[in-house]
Amino acid sequence: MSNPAEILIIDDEVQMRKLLEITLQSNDYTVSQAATAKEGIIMAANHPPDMIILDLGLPDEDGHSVLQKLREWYTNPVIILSVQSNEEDIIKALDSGANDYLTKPFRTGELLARMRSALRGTFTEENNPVLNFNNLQIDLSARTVKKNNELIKLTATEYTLLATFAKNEGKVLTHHYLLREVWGPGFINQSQYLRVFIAQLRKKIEDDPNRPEYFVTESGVGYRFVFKE
Amino acid sequence: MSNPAEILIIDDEVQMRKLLEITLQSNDYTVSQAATAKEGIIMAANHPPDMIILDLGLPDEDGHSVLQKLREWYTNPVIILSVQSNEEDIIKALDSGANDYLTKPFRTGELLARMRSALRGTFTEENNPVLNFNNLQIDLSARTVKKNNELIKLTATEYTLLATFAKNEGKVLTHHYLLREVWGPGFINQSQYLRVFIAQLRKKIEDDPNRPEYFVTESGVGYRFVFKE
DNA sequence: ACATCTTTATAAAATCTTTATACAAACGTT
DNA sequence: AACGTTTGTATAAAGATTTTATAAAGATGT
Repeated sequence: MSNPAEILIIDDEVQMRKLLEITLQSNDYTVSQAATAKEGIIMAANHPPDMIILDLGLPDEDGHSVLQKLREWYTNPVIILSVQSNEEDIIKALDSGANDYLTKPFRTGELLARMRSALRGTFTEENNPVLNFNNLQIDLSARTVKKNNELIKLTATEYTLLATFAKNEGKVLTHHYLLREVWGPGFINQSQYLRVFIAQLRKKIEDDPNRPEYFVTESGVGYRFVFKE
Repeated sequence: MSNPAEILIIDDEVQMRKLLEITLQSNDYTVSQAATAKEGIIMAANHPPDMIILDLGLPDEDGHSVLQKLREWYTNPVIILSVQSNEEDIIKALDSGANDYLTKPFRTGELLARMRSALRGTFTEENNPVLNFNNLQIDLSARTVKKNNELIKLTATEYTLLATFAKNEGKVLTHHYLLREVWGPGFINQSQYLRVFIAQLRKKIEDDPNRPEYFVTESGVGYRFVFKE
């Protein structure tokens, strides 16, 4: 799985920006760049990235002040790069809300590892996957299902079955496959289970359970989960 | 305001443990100590601390292996201390789930700042001191709970359980997860504990304990903490 | 030693899964 | 088209599991 995280680099040195750009892009990050504090703050505000890498030594404004301004509203990780290695600067930056602090020159492998560590905690798409099907929302991390923003109460088995469908939207899932995924390999002949639970899901989720639109029967084969545009 | 965070130090050197103990205690942390990997893992499991400071060079077991074992269940921050400053070790530790990595000798001020930074993310501390759910207020730094502005007396376990719920509002928390977070990984099969303590929390917090609105049962799975707007 | 809290135990209630039955629709064969 | 066979739907009772309520026993801390 690729890493779609967007990183904003705020650094005045061209070579440093170029180095970071190449390093990050080759690790599947999407990179945007700013050369001044002013530009960086505007870019962050216009399109908040998943992480900011901030050079403390900018020409137009003190780095600590930039960090403080960002932290008034920006909640994703900020990693500081600085030529300063004195303790005072480090403490000040970390206490102003920086997630990490690396001194230049740094090792790119370490930077990448520290980035992964900082991103790990945040709620990027892969950490908090919500599946959306027009008026149906399935939050896999909260294990909840909403229809028209109303919570739908599903039993454990119903939820597992629905999640299996949602992860394979559009595909025909055979009886055998569904029984194996939801109940386990010893149940592949209990197609009656499937009928009962499909009926229950339809009752809870379909607008008109007698005219199913989400759970389509593929006669003799299995079922398919679809959603019209 | 004091800082009630509990820190577990795992380090074999007596002087280092002593130094950390004094430094942390004078910054209002509660400190517990282990001299070996084995002891440290047991202590963490019996009473999960808010943060673990782990020396990578333990006598009885490789530090990376200790980290990996901890990370199988331990979700709070782990900061690594090590004499090794080679990139390979740093990357390996960070990718195994460490939140930060400092090389010995380190500056205590920087360590403290990095600890604050790491604890900041796990909003158990002063930054998010009060969680509000309509008429329910949970003050994480004071460890107090108010309902309609009246203090509710909770035992240590009840409080930890409620705090775990409050930090994950809306999410279904499985029996295993709750037992691990509140009691420790050795208790994941004691679902009876959970039932008893859920009942106690309901008695103390719900308007009508027989018709729970905050603590919703997800039968066969776990519980969910909700509050309607 | 006392009060408080946690753990263990038990019966009753609630919920969920499985099984059973009746009927409808689809399919292939003649 | 008529027939029998397979596959699917609807419904609900039986069975199993999970959860609640309650309280006694055990542990802990002051």
